[in-house]
Amino acid sequence: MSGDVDVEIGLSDFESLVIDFFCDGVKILGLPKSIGEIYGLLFVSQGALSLDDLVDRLGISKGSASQGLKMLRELGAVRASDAVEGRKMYYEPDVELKQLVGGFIKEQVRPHLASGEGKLADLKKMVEEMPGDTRSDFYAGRLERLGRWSKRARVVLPLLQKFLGR
Amino acid sequence: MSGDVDVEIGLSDFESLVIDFFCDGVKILGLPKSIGEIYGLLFVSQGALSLDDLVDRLGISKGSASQGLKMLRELGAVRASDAVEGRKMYYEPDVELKQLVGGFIKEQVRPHLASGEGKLADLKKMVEEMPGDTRSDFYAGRLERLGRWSKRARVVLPLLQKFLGR
DNA sequence: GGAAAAGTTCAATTTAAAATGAACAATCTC
DNA sequence: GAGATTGTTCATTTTAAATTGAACTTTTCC
Repeated sequence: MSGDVDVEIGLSDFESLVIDFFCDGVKILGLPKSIGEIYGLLFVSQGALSLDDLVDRLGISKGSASQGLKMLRELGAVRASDAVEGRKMYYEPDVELKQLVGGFIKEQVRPHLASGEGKLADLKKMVEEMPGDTRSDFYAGRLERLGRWSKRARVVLPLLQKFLGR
Repeated sequence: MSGDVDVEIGLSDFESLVIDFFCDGVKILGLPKSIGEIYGLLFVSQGALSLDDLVDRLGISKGSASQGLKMLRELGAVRASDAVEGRKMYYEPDVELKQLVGGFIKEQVRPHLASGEGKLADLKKMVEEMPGDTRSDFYAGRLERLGRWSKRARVVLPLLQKFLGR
């Protein structure tokens, strides 16, 4: 189709700075820079963008854009807009902090927390199965402490979400 | 001096697993693995360890151990024990979650937050100086939102610390 | 049906971050 | 104060992670 709206190419100073802002942000969270670029451009754009828009304006590869969008959708930070031309999809950011934090916690934090709790259980078994080891009391104390940390995290995360939502 | 206490070499299965646990933990926080190894070994050791102990038992370089200890001290996660032999220092972990979280927030989170606020201020100036740009209203709205996020973070962090401390 | 367009996947490459280790500075010991 | 011991620094190397781009699948449109 040739009814294309004029697509700006390159980024204005303002857009670049906003994108920069988000690149810094995602770096703290341990996410790749491209995630920050994509979300940043969507955030600063009035209207949904297609994958090709992201590729053209950010100067990144189609692969990066596709993978980045995938992760952002999984995080719930980006959703497909209802504007669809044929097969072409358009994407827009979710700009509610509550959703963003919730998605991050659900996708990035909870899985690690869960695997940590699994390891903790293994460790507790190991200590129980230690013969009359002089260190086992010390070890048990340490593991108890780790258990408390983990519990604390499980309590704090929902509170955090609640606090950030409104 | 040859009054050395016998130093175990290598790591027991139990110790390795605890260290693993912490390596995972620091990875979420975006800190290098060696930080997790060092803190993990200190955490699982009954009694302070010297830099050379860390090098020998973890099999890491002196440089890594030195840098890692430095960062851990800055984070307030490790402190010098009062047991000092001559020039040799011994280190022990701070095992209070409150301290650990507080140190991380102070050293890793707040600086980023501060620089983010600086960038936000720049962006606001840019929008104000935009001529009769049609997008300036949209931009102003977006920046307002970012400002609210930043404010929310400034409120939540102290609460988080309070909640984790007891 | 077939050419064009859109999107995904993944092996290969690039890039950024962390670890190394050798040189150095500081401190202790005799 | 000479030699040994402890710890730091930083240029180089290594390692892990992110990005690329080409091959491929799916869908659309005539």
